[in-house]
Amino acid sequence: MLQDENVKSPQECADCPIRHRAVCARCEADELEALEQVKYYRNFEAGQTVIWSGDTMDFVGSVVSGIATLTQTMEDGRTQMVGLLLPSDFVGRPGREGAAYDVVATTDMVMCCFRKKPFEQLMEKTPHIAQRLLEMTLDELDAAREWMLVLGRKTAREKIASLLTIIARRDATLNLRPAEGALVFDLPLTREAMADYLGLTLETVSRQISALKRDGIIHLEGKRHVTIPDFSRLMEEAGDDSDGGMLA
Amino acid sequence: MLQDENVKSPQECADCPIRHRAVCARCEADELEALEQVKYYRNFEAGQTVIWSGDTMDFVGSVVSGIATLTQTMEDGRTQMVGLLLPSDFVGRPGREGAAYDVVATTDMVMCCFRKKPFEQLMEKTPHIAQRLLEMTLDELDAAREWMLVLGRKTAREKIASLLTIIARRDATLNLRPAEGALVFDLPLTREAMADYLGLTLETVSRQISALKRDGIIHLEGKRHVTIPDFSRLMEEAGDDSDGGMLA
DNA sequence: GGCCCTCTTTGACCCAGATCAAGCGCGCGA
DNA sequence: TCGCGCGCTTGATCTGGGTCAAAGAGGGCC
Repeated sequence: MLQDENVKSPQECADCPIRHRAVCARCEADELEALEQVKYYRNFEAGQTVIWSGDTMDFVGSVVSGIATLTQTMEDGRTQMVGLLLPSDFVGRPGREGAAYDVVATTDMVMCCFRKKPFEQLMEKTPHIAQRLLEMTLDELDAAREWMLVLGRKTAREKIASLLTIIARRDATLNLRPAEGALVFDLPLTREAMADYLGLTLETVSRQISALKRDGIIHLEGKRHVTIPDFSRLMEEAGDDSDGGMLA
Repeated sequence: MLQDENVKSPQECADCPIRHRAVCARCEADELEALEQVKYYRNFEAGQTVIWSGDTMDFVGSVVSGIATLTQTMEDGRTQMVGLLLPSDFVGRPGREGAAYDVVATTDMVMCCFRKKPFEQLMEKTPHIAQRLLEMTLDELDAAREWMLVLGRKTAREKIASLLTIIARRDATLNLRPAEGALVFDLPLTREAMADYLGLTLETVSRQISALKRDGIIHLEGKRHVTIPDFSRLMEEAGDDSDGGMLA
């Protein structure tokens, strides 16, 4: 397995692409200064494991670019993805020793890491960090609960449509485009990873994607490049409330 | 439908049964004082709805006694429970207008409510509250993610065993008994509510409970009174990691 | 250019859990 | 005391998605 390389920051916080969305979003200049003291960047390659569940973590941090997944595995190998980490998402839990889940980079990824101890101390003194972290955690809790509905009650077709909906929305927000009408994006996940997210098998994922394609809900170029001609039709397929579908 | 009655506090915070576990757990005497200014108690009867999803909430609060559920419903009626609120659990989200889920009391229940606006202001000034809320939210996020594994990957039998495990543990902590060896408790949920939690039908819940009974994993007196002769056997059935199974 | 490896698609068949349908039993109100 | 209703159990049957199997489709490396 390749060793990741700790590289010096290629940039200042000031022109960081996730400056206004990550844990540091509310920080003032002096608070950022303090964070910079304990921060460093790490690069991961697609497929590389960031942390194994149970390992002790000596850092927390934010995804700067790329995508990672949070997964849980049972002894017999059944696995369930419990989170999808996109740029600005936070990794790790202040106040906890070990990692609770496996974190794996699914694309090349850059993380902005903070040494855990000093970060925790900083949090005590800097309400702006704790406030933002609370806000982000509440959002993640909402996302997790929405996902519980998907896992518990939706059909395979609805599950796929729900996942596409989420990826399309996140992609749109990231690129500051409205999530409506026609959308184009690349799937950041393999069929197997989608299956792990959705509580399905990869065969079922493949079949349902083919079905959605056949029905004209989506178009595919290659395996990964998706075009959604009509986003509201996709949302109907997802069984979501048929409102405007605005994002948080 | 019966109207709930707003009653004056039957007790001081000082001798509140959830004093050391709720949002107020870390508060000093003077901070408690401030909280008391904006707090009031509400009683709910079994079956009564606390809030409907989408309703505007003018309060947040803690469950003092009794049990409530958090559920999400699709237009066609499919419902998924996304949270089980036991004593000391927090209801509502600071900074959000409307409720995101239906909250229903499944037993008679007492809530300690805080008027939302003043509570939010208090949170700004009182890091102890925000800190504790962050901690509780992180715990809930962990619980939600553990539940995602249950919903996505476990069999019906494992799901039932998992639910019993959780209820038994929570009951044990609440009553300050260790979760090991033989355990006795009452199910706080109907078969239908269990089905909604587990992403199953009530028939399947009933059948699997009968099966666990037949196999001697559990004993039943009446429909609700459960005895677990050997907790570790139940945990095996749940497919959980077979460690000591300590609680958070 | 050819080979191999990983990701994906598609087909055939099977089974866990859903659905449909009876019936039981306990508690409550008349 | 009766009977009604709700929560629960159990049986019979159906089906969506899992399992097993085979083969296409890139893409990178020699």
